[in-house]
Amino acid sequence: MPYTYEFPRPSLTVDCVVFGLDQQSMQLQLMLIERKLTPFQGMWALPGGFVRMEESLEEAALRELREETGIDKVYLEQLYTFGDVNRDPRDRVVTVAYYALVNLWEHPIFAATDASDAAWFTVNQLPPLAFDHERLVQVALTRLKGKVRYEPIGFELLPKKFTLSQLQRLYEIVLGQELDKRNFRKKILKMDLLVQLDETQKEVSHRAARLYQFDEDKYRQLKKNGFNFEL
Amino acid sequence: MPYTYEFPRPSLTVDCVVFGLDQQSMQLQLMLIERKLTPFQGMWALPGGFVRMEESLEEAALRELREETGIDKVYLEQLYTFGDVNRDPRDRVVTVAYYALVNLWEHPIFAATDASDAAWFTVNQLPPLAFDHERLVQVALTRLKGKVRYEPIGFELLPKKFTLSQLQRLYEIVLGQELDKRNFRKKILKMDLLVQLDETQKEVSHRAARLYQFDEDKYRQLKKNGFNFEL
DNA sequence: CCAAAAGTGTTGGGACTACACCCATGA
DNA sequence: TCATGGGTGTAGTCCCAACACTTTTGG
Repeated sequence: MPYTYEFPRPSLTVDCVVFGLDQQSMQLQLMLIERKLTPFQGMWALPGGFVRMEESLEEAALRELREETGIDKVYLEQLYTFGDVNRDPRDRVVTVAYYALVNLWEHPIFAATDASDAAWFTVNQLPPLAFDHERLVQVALTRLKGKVRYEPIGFELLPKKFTLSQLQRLYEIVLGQELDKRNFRKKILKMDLLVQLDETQKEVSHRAARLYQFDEDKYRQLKKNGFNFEL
Repeated sequence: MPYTYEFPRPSLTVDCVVFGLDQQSMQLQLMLIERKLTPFQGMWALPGGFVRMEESLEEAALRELREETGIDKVYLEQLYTFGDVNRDPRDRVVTVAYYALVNLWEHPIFAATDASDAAWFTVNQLPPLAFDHERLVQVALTRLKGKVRYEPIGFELLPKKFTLSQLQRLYEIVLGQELDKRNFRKKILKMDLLVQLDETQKEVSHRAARLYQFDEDKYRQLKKNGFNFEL
């Protein structure tokens, strides 16, 4: 082994910024874990942990998510790698951050998990966080805002069948601005990526809305031919 | 030190995908280093190396660039972190990739550097690369193509004073499509981010073009007020 | 019948595309 | 005077923003 491989090595972790959308309040939620160990014992932190030698970074992120929150099949994407020298007070720790989008309708809050120390928080009412995790959350929010406009990832936060109003509210929340109902509908329907279902909403005390589904196959097809999703 | 900090640690490196624009051919160029050590001895690779305990990731990338290529003040941005288990045949090595944009007019090829094993290659005539560096280059190209449309980073590849034709050719090269001269000029000038200088091109055997400069301050100003650069 | 959200079209203005010719300069 | 790129305007089309009322349903 040449000399170069013998440099001292920083620790390597993954952290996950997990977003969900609350059905009642239609507010963005963030999954946090209460720390049991020092440093920052008792504080809230992002789910995450050390990368093992035999797993890729993405595998590590998925494993930590499963172990710490019970969350299993979600949209997961690498966000950014944070490596400032003093981000951990005790040792040099570099963390590869991922962000995940969870459908809270089909994975209800506190789904089968033994992690009783995991909880959802509204993103603009977060407790103080351990390490530089507030920064990771900020970066993730910025990325989400940017990406949601030109990739159809918003659907990951909704149930498979959703109403146009739900979709619109999602965009309003993530982008932080109101949208015109008629223009929104025209634009999104013209893309021809939503299939209208023969079902309607149930158990609402007003006119029931039509349900739609996102057509992923069609999107992949169109994308290949140079189509760009853009809201 | 708790148990968790004692996990075995992957090695951590940074690699830099350095793009430049050749003045003559107006072609995208990539900076490569010939490897002196195993593995992949004698092959070409991206400049990069191990992250030291006392430097941040970005500092490591800048240091490696300086040491291996003599390149100093450049646009540098984190690209992606590659951590597949077997990307290095001998050990687990995770690399944080950065990409850099270099102004080849003011940093001419082979500027003051002792790295005689560094060279520029045209991006679509690259030699076989060590490790998974071909993949890193692909990812960087995709990112550059995407980013150049909605952030004014293309200017990093040009001299401070440039002609509109140079700017247009740059976009044509990066985006891989021809653009209409009149429409391009209208659009870019309407943004009001270029200041027209009282100078013209020199030493050309045809009508000399006006020179322009990108107004960074104005861009920052406009961006704060919600303006979006978009070509 | 009331409350609450669903659903639906038109119009004016601005932006984008496509397109062709004259100009200035140096060789 | 020729070759080379520099520089300019218009017309048609499409997209976008702004805007208000009727419909359906359950309570």
